[in-house]
Amino acid sequence: MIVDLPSNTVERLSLYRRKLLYYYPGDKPFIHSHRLANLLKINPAHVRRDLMLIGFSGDVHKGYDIKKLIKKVGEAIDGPTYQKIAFVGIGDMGRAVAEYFNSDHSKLEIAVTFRLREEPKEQFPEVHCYNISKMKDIIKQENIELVVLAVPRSRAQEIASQIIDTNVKGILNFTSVHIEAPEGVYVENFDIISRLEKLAYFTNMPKK
Amino acid sequence: MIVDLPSNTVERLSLYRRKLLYYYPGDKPFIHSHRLANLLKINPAHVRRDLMLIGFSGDVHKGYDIKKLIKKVGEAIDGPTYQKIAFVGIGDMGRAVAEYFNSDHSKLEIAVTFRLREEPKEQFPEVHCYNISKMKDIIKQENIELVVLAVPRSRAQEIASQIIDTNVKGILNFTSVHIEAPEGVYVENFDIISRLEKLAYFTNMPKK
DNA sequence: TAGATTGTTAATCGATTAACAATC
DNA sequence: TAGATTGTTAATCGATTAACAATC
Repeated sequence: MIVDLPSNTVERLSLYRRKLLYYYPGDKPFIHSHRLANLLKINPAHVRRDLMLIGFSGDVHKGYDIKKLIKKVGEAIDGPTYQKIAFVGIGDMGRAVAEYFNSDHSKLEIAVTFRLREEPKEQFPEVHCYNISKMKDIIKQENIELVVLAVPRSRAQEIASQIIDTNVKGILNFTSVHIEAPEGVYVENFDIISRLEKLAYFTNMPKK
Repeated sequence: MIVDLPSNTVERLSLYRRKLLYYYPGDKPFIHSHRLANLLKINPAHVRRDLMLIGFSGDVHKGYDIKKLIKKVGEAIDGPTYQKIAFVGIGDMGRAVAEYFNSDHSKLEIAVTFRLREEPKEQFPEVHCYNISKMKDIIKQENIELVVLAVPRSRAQEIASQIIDTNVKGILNFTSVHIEAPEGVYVENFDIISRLEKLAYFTNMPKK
């Protein structure tokens, strides 16, 4: 791992790797900065700068060796050991947000949901599903370190406390409840309500 | 609506309003900038600056009038008419991400999911649920303008095209597929995979 | 070689925060 | 009044992008 990379660089490195994994299955073995930048709709200088920060060099003519780059990104941002992730209540995210929007506070309204499958009881392949009452025990048993939390706000506080009370190290928080976490637990917040309000704001802007 | 507010300011205004709606139900009618800043874990100057941008004034002694502030935020960021939102495939978000992580590309593994209800067939109160095959027609019929898209990447492209082919004005994109949108359709991307990788990176950093 | 790309520094841009006069 | 807060400008900070020498 390379310490002290800027937060946005880490995020982009993850994107570079994924693009390359998906878009180059045995294809050309090299890629230029402008091509990679183009795939991500960012500036080529950005790509070069990010790769410089992780000490990865390309060939002036051929560009960057894709396989080596994928490997190098892993060495830069992946941790030394496997980490398990739990998803808590993602299915309830829409419901949680609906609680807010379908009130008279907002000019937005969640009117419809669509679902890909008829039988939502079907589970993920290779992923177990448990009732939330077993969450705390299983997080501990299974040594889960990262949690994606998306539950209605009425239950968020209580469930977050239970999570904090395990050995979890990071929480991606989709609820709009503030999570008070002890030293050593990283919380990243994504507030879907404010994002939707922001999105709506820009759809309402007069065309430039 | 106030035109040309910075994107981050719009997002924060949305957060101010929600905090005040939830935390001040008939309580004190005024709030100081440092108190509001504290609720959101931001800098008081930020609050004052944002409110200055929407032309909202407080009282030097009492602070800001909460009811008036909530109203003013609405005038600044809410659009002139109601806009409907559709959620597409949120229930499948975990599955979509699992596809990626539970492979050998990553050192992360989605090991467990938890679910709040036994009977996930239960629908949102007041929100209809349809099969995705009816999506395009219903988006048009119901005049839905905003879509939250969270489907497995294998279907993302095809479904996104269908959405673009309606009168939708904004998409909050949880898939990691790039959506090519025509002029006038705002796409905001949230890549959960790169966020999780970033989160993991920081959990693996040596303690400062 | 000529032309194109990398690696890296410096400039630019935008967002956050510090500072403080004005106010009551 | 004295002390605290607002409103606003200027300084700071960090991230993005432009520029270009070095390279092959």
